[in-house]
Amino acid sequence: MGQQGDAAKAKDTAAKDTAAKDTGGSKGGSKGRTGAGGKAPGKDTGKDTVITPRAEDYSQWYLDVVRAGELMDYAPVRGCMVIRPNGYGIWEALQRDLDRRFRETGHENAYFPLLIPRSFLAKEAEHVEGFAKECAIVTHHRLKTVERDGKTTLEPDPASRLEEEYIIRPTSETMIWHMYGKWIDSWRDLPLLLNQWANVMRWEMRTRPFLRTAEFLWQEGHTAHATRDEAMQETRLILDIYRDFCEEILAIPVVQGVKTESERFPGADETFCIEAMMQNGWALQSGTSHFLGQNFAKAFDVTFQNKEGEREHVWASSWGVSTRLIGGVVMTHSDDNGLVLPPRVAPLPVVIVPIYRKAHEKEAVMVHADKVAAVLKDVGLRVKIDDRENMKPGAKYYEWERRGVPLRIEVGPRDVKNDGVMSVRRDNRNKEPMPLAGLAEQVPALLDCIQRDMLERARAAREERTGDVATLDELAERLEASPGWYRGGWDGTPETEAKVKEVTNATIRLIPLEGSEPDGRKDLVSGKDAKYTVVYARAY
RNA sequence: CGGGGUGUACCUCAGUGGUAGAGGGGUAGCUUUGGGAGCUACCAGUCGCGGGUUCGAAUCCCGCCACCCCGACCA
Repeated sequence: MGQQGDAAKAKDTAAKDTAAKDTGGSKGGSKGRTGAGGKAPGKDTGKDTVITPRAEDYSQWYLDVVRAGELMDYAPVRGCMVIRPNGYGIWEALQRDLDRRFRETGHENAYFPLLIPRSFLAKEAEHVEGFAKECAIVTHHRLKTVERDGKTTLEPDPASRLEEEYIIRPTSETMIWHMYGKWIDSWRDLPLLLNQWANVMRWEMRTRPFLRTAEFLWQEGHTAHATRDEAMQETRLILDIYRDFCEEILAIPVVQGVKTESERFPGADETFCIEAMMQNGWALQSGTSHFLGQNFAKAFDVTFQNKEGEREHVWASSWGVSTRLIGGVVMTHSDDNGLVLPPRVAPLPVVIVPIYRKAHEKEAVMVHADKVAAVLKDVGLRVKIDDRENMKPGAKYYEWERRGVPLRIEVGPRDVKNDGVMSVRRDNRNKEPMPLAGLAEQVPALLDCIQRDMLERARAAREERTGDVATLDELAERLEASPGWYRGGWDGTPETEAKVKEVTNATIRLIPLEGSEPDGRKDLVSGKDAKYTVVYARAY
């Protein structure tokens, strides 16, 4: 009941699980462990969630890891989650770094309203098509209490019905282009390079923590330019920023490419993307950068006067990454013991666990631990000493592992005597002693090493699951035997693209920026000469 | 929207018509502390909601609701 909360109780009736009964009989407790099978996970502290091994059930593993790592909890609102401090800390770290990159390339932050007049969304034909089905709508601005069956409830006050409803933004192009129309008049007003950090809402049919939630956090950049080339350059610049960011900060290797028309953002002329491979071989679209052409400028009639005194429609880009990246981090690096975070986005990169038996040991150990913490804080690291009295060290190890802390430092009587510490890496569990004297250099170096190793490990895992196929049958077989990314020929028609999807459930993830030459390949379906080499894979 | 499931304590669940349970958790105390500590006591539930059947319903019947998982659609 964690998540059904009050809404459920509001009214109605009830009874027994009719539906459950009808279909019943089927394997009662076959799974027999937490959450598997179909029991709705509720709120828990994360302290006692059993983590299903990846090999047993990958998507259950993912759900277990995000909860055991205390990244999120289910909210009492359909498809929505609470991002807990350990998860929000990742978002903040990621935000800090990306924001710096945006500023360094000339962008500024701004904020636009959550609510968008309904008519705005209708102005760009493809855009409406793309988003209309998943919008939440605000229809009233006031509630009133009413008596119903002897109970007092709240209902929208009919008198407060809005003349024009508002849409809760699924993305802000329309609002932003409305405003750009007011701000852009001359070539001197261009380029206009804005970004906003915001929440958006898309009423998705099926949600998954971080990967797809009804409400999510993201940044959306919206730029306006005088020429096509400039707008395209901007689109590509951002794509490079996204790639570098994912690889350097999240330790997620990505491939850059272009989406096919069927996967293109509604309203874009071209959608560029970065795709990452998760440990189960599926692809995760991790960021998109759209070349919008003049579509929104035309829909909102945004023109400028060029140096020759003529009026032209402006050229545009938009781009974004979301809290989905957190799901990508989890699925790329974590293991059967729980979360594994790259040091650069870990809310807590280092935890110190003191170990002692007697009172006099405790005193010496705590003094030592404080010394260690001071050294690390001095070099700019966030550190925590886990001085909880009621837990034994083993229990603390267990907990910090599940929370993904990259480096654990153990400090016990032996370490006091040796004037050193024991360090234990989360990513590979390597344990090594370190002298106190060298900590200021060794710990940051070790964290960098972990960061690099995680990226390389992820890259190696991706390469291992990447291959080439020549026919549809071969693709289907290979995907069945070993889910992954398969390069193959595509003749460029929507028909063969759709056929592949129908047969294999895999889609064209992208036409890679590098290596999309047909190279003599044939289309998997039609057998005609390929126009491109593309990457086929199952995707989230 | 199709298919499959689940709603009982903070969590995971057991409970086929007769006093509401277990394990974990939390609180307090004592003993512990180099990989999930032990003992004692305590805390904790309108059994998702509304009806019905019955002397009696968590349990049987009817009607709902919510959530989770798998698809289709999307970041």
